[in-house]
Amino acid sequence: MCYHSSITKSREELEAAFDARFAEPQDYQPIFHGNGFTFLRWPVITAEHPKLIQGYHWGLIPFWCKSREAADELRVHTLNAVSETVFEKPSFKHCIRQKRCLVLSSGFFEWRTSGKLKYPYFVTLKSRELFAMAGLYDRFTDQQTGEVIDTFTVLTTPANALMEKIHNSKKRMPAILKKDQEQEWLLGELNKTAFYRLITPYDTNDMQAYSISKRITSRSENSNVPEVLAPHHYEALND
DNA sequence: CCAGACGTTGTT
DNA sequence: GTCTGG
DNA sequence: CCAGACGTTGTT
DNA sequence: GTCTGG
Repeated sequence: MCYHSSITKSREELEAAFDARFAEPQDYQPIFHGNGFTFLRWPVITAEHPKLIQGYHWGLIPFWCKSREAADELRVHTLNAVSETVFEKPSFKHCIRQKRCLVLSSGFFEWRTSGKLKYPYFVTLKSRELFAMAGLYDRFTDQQTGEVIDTFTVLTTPANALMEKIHNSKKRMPAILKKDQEQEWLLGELNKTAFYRLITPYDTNDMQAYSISKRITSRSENSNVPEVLAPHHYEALND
């Protein structure tokens, strides 16, 4: 799963890493911690505009939603999409052919359960480079108000060995694309076989994770600050 | 996902 | 829009 | 036929 | 314990 993510590189670094330009450069600010349940705007690259980095709302709302109320109920549950079942799910199946996207990130957050307590971890590539998670996107129009909402979801795969160590998320992890597979995900003609050749658990040896403080879920202090990413040791954890 | 509320009456 | 359950 | 759902995670 | 809100 992946409900909390981070993207801390500069606008220039993102544009260089993905060979694309921000549609609205003035809107981009690094996000140290973003909570998907706030449906915040996040940098993505869509199949429709592969040379643009755009801000889409996390939590996919299918085009067929009949009302804003129905959309608000559904989007809570579509922050992630189980890759093994997306070809069958009404919320996602129509996106697979033409509405795949790259969800840009420099790291994401998971919780490890130990005893009765949960401890947050920050997960990155060992290289600390930017990466792209495989996503799907859609556009919803509220027929009452005319409001248009562009949204996306992050595909998940079974956990690799590193993610299994973080108890709370041992079963699932976001689908991270290898750098040389990003363009095929975005623009390829993908049948089921080709789709699942790209959507696999990322190589454990190229990832790292460390525990961080609980600032990330503080309600009294802003969690979107650099300090949220600082390593934090817990006596209760043996690492 | 986690944090925080979870209740009533009456009203600066 | 499309599928399932009654 | 129509009505209603449409989704994810975890269970140390 | 369980639900709501972010």
